[in-house]
Amino acid sequence: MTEKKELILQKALALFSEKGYDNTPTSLIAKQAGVSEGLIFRHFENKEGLFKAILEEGEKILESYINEIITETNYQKRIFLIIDLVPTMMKKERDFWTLHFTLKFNNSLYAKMKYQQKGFLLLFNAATEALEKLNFENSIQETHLLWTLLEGLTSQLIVQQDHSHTDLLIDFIKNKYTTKCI
Amino acid sequence: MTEKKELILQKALALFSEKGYDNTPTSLIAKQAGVSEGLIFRHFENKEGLFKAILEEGEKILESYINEIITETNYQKRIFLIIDLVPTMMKKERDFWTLHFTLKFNNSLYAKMKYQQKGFLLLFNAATEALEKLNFENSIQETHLLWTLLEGLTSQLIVQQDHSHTDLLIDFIKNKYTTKCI
DNA sequence: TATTTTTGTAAGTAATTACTCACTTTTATA
DNA sequence: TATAAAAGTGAGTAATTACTTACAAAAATA
Repeated sequence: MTEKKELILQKALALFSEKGYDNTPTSLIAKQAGVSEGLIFRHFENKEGLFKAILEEGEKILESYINEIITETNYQKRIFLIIDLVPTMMKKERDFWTLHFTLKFNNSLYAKMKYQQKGFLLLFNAATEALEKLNFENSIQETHLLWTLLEGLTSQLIVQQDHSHTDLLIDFIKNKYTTKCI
Repeated sequence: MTEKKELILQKALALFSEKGYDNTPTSLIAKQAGVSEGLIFRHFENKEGLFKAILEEGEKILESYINEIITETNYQKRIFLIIDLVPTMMKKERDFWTLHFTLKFNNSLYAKMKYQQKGFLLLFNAATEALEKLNFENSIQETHLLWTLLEGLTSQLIVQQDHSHTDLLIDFIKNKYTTKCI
């Protein structure tokens, strides 16, 4: 991977997550990366190819997070890791996580790339197992609830710049999953 | 309001919610509405004007829902009405609600229109009041939690076409807010 | 009825877009 | 060192876009 190729990927990720895929011209990506526009197409064939390359990089990072979670055998800790996944990703991989989330609402783009949700299925099952072992009744339904909560949390963290309110909320949620009263 | 103007609004709303604002050319709106493209600009001045007109219509409907909720004096019923707001809007005003939600992630568009959140503030306070009266500890934090849940629910309902799983989840949530164990 | 206003159209236009191509420079390899 | 391959450029191009304008039909009003 050359330096310029890396720069294209970086700037494209930032722009796609900030302005959206459709609203980001390749000319702007090239400008911000300090390269000629043609180089984008030399390296990634077309705009969609650049987009896919970005997602593939992000998915690797996401997979490592997921692996860490599902191999955690202390079920209480595992649930906490799952709850922390969203704020952690939003702190360390904000652009990718934002892109990953908003992508869901872009039908044409989402359909094109058969986005692999294998990792999330593993995570879901790991959560269900943990909640069951922690003696939660109706663990599947509880996992759905937790998922919904984390999806809402992601949405809020994308829009808000100030995380202080959501940090409080995360502690509040964790506390509920400790007292087994969610 | 002429028949053709109404048609433009209808088709534009459907297209904006399905494909997104940026991904919907005015030429396509005109084609689907069966009018000349110029008519859009005669009636709404520009594309953004059309967009604003659509949102204003939707907000009126939303306001009536909110009014119904905040005037409900039975606090248990009020909470149920709030929980039902999302699935109700997704059934009856799907396109508007989808647009309203996904709009949050389009910075440039969202900033342009200083979207009035006065209604939602009223709703939030009404929810806090209800939870407090229903003897929930830390009612503000609980309202934040409920908000996050409803935001996640919206996100899921937009993506999923099948509502059966979320219908179950809504009952599950209602039950939790009945037994006071959320 | 005569006239003004509103509604509507069709054919433009300038700007932007993703992408190409002919070419040069750099790097790797024989 | 000679040669091939890869990296990089910059000026194009065809298509699409939001929007304009000159004009016609319909509706409202005097």
